[in-house]
Amino acid sequence: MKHLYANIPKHYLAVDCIIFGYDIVEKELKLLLIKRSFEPALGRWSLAGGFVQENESLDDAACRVLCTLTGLSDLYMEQLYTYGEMNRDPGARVISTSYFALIGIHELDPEIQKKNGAHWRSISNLPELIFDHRIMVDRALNELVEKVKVYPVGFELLPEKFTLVQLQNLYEAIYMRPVDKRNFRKKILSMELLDKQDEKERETSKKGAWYYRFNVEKYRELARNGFFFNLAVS
Amino acid sequence: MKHLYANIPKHYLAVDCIIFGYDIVEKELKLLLIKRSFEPALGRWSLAGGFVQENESLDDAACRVLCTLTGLSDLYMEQLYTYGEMNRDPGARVISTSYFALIGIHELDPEIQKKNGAHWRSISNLPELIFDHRIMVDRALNELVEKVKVYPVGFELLPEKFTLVQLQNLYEAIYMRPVDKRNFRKKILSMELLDKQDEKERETSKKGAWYYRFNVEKYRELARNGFFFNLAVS
DNA sequence: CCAAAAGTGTTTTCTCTACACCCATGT
DNA sequence: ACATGGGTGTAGAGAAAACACTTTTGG
Repeated sequence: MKHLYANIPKHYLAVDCIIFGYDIVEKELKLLLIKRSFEPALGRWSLAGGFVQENESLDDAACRVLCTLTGLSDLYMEQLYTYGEMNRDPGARVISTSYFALIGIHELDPEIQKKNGAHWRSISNLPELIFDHRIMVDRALNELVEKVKVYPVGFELLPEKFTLVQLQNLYEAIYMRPVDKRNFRKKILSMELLDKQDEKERETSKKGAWYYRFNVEKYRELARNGFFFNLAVS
Repeated sequence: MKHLYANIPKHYLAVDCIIFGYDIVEKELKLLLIKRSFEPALGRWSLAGGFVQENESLDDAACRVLCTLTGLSDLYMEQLYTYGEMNRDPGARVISTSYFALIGIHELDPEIQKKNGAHWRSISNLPELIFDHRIMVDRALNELVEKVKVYPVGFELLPEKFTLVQLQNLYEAIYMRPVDKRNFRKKILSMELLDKQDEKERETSKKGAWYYRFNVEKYRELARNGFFFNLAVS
C-alpha cells in the first residue's frame, strides 16, 4: 500500500521534554536543562530532546529521551503540544512534539546527570534557550499550574513522605504566590487523601512536622466515583 | 547544516481536523465528516485531513485542509494532540496532529460541501470512523466541553445574532444535560458581554425572543484586566 | 526562657442552586 | 380565549476567604 503515499514529503520529527523538578530545601521549581555538547548550538542551553526513530511511537521516543537522561522509568509524563513552524530549527526543518515530565530532584543520580550534561536550573532564573524552547517551557508552566489545581500530580515532585508545609511550599512555588496556610491545610486534609505517618521531619524546625503520604489507591477509588481533586486555593 | 541530521529517519506527517458545527434548529452538535472517495479506506467515514507539505507549517496545513473543505478562512481553530502510534494508519506510518475547529453550519456553502463529499453528522449518532479518528473526536469533545466553560468560544458556533434560548440550547447540547434557564441567563448577562439588539427572532415563538450579539472587543478588554469568562452552570 | 516553625477554628462573604409564575402574541 | 415559548427574582446552602494566637522544643 505504500505506493499510495509515494509523492508525499517526509519530515524530521523530534520530541522535547520539559522536565520539572522541585527543590524542597530552596523551595524552588526547577527545570532540567542540557548544556549542548554538539552542533548545532553547541554550548547553549536546551531541553532534553531527540529524534523519533522508525520503530518507535511518539510516546516511546519521549520515554526513551527521558530514561536515557535520568536513568528513571515510570515517570509522570504527558504530551503537550506540537511545534511545526517552518524555521523553528535553523539546522533543518524539524517538527517537534513537547512532553512535560515531573520528577523528584532527589530521585536523580548526580552521576548520570553529570554524564549527560544535565543541570537543574531555577524556573525564576532560566538561561536563554535555543530555538523555540522557551515558548515550550512557558506553555508547560501554564499547563502545570492548571494541572496541579485539579489533579494530584504535585506529589510526583515530592518524596514519598512529605510534610504539609513542604506541600504548601510546592504549591506556592508553582502558583508563584503565597497561599493561606489554614485554608490550604483544611482543603487538602478534607479530601482525606493523605495518610499521616507516625514520624516527624526534624531538619527544619525544633517542633518537627508530621510526615504524610499521598494515598494513590484511595484517590483512584474516589475518582472512579466522580470525586474531583481540587487545590485551587487562595 | 543539513548533513548534521543525515542519518535521521523521516516520517509522513498529517493533520486531521475535527470540525464542529451546531444545528440551531435541531439543537444538535454536529461533526463535518468526509465520505472517502479514494484509497485507502474508500467509502468509509473519516475526518478531514491532509499531509503536511514541505513549505507549510503545521498550522498552515490545518488551515489549508479547512479552507479547501469549507471555502472559509478565519475560522476558530486550535491544535489539540498528536497521534504517533506505530500502526495507527495501516497504509504507512503516519503521524497525525489533530486540530479542532468551530464553524456555524449556516456559513457553509452546500455546493462546496457536496463537491468535497463532506456531510454534517450528529454527534450523538456518529458512523464508524477510520483509523483512530474516533479517539481524536472523543478527545476533541472533552476539550470542547472544558473550553466553552471558560472561554467564549461557543459563539463561534452561532450566527452573529442569536437569542439567549439558542445560546442555552447550544450549551445544553455540548454539556449533554439540561441547564437551569434562570441561572444560565443570570450568569451570562451579568458578564455584560452580550449586546441586546432592537430586534426579535420570531420563527420559533409568537412572543419572539430578543437577539443578542457577543461583544468581542469588550471581552478582550476585560480579559486583559484579569476577567475570566465562566459558564460552568448547573 | 526565647526564638522559630508547626499547628489550629470561626466568622463573613460570595457563589451556586433550586424553584414557579407572568408575559406577549398568533391563531 | 388559549396554547406556546420567552422572560423574570428570591431564599437557602455551601464553598471560599480573611484572619491571630497557641504549641513544641532545641539551644
